[in-house]
Amino acid sequence: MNNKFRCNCPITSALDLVGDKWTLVILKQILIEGKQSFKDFSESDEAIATNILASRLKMLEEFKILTKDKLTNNKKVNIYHLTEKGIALTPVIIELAIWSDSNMREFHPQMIEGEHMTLLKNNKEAFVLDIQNNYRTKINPVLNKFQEDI
Amino acid sequence: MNNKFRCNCPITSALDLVGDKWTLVILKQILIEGKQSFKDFSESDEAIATNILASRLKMLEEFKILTKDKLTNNKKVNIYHLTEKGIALTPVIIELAIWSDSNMREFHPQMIEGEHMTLLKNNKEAFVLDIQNNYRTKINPVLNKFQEDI
DNA sequence: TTTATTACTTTTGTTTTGCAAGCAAATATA
DNA sequence: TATATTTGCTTGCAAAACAAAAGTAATAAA
Repeated sequence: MNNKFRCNCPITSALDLVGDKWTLVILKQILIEGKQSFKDFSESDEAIATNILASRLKMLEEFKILTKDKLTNNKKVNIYHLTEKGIALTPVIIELAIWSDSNMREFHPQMIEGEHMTLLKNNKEAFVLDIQNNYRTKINPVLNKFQEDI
Repeated sequence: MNNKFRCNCPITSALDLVGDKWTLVILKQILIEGKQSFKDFSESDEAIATNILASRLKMLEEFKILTKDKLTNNKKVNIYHLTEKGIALTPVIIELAIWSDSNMREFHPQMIEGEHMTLLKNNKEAFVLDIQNNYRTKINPVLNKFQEDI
């Protein structure tokens, strides 16, 4: 955690934390795909290796971007939740999606066509707030709901 | 350039290109700090190694995010310019700046205080357009202006 | 015409990543 | 209750990426 920062530029400093192939992918999985547990992440399309996953989750916890919680009636599964710091990265993730959709199809034709993309591009701000509120209202009940289900 | 993409998710695919410590730093230097030549980049605060710089510039050229130009009366200096694909990454870069400014000061107190930050946060869209138009109007004259200067 | 600058490439470590396997604790199943 | 499976990791090792330094070739400046 020490000496993590190259210089005093905010942009560069953000990249000192999330500037790698995996960190924002994990956050996307939590925020958009509803993944929560170590197993969820390790079974993703992107197929992250478990050692890298473990090290990223640890780093994200240290920087308070997410928390590791346990359910009261399950001592096995760890549930990873975004903090507000983590939720605040939503605009970055959405802008990456928009950029890809408009600029990379040329090099990656199989990339999925988001039906919501046009809508998204015309209502960025609203879309971001929607995802964020959705996530927030989802994670509080989750602890209770999960407990009922099991 | 082949097999660069892990899966068909636009977010993950964007990170396959720009998901590393250096790529977005270089684009920031071009877009915001007015850097243009190999030397400009290599002399930055971030102190990128020249071999990595060369490989990133090559990759960015291959994916048409920037172009490498020469001035008519200088065969030595290469000028790197963003294409529209590159300029379209401005929102990503700005969102990273905003996120850092609001969420990382706790871990990196020396990070510079942008005077424009409050303004920026209240006028994201306008700020982004401003940076982009500024850059566009700047690079066309640059080829002529540079030539006059030398 | 000598010296300096620019844009790299090459070389030599070091660090990070990726893959496979292993392992312990908790839980589910027979 | 005994055994199998699941979950969340860790470990070991090879491969790739990165970093620091030095070297090179072309051009430009003095």
